[in-house]
Amino acid sequence: MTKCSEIRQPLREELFLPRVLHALSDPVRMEIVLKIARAGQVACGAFDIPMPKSTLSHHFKVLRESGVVASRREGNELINSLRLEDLETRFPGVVQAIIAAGSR
Amino acid sequence: MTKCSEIRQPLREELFLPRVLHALSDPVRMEIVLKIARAGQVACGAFDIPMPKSTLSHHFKVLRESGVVASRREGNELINSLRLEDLETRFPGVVQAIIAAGSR
DNA sequence: CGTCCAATTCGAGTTTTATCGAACTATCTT
DNA sequence: AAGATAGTTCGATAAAACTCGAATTGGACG
Repeated sequence: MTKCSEIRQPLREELFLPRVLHALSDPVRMEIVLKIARAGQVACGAFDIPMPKSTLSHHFKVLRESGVVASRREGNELINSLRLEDLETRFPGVVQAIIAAGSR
Repeated sequence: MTKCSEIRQPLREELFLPRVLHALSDPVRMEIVLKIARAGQVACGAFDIPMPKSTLSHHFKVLRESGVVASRREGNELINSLRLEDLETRFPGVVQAIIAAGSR
């Protein structure tokens, strides 16, 4: 039965700037975020980062719990996207500027 | 005579975005940065943060080493300022947006 | 059902970070 | 030179974070 996953992600009002910045302060996670930003939607498995899946999963967890990334199940993979609307509403310009700077 | 201090601070080209974000990901340091942003120049002693001086000093060190803050000696106190020019040059909009969001 | 596939969870090991008090350095003042 | 003030450095401790392999969950499909 498709029980909708309990991927806990903070509500928009719960977003906390230091937590978001911490999530983005790791180079691996920054790379993940940049790839999602470029592609729009990326499954967890689509990152060719030389690293065990458990470690990658940890980084996705941090990104999710900080509210940077939203993940939804589709078949048997997780599709990740950036929560740009929520982030821009709460912290206008911050994530956009970071992505732009990181992409240079 | 004011001997030029040996406070090591990274050159503009050495600024590293994840390091900057990490520096800003601590609530205490964020508070420090916001106060400097408001006042322009603030001595280390001017922060009424209920915390030992050694701990505060640690946070200033992190801010300095990440390149967020510049400190110069003036008499027997250290005056702190934000390295906005360098930061904006390397990471346009990032720190500005963070300060604006943090000030809300 | 059994198997494959995607991703998470668990447990452990290592590293980094935050915090604090005590001792120290540098500068100014008298 | 002595004392006061502003910050830093040191050493220790505790909490948090990153990494990894092994075991596990959830869904798709024959």
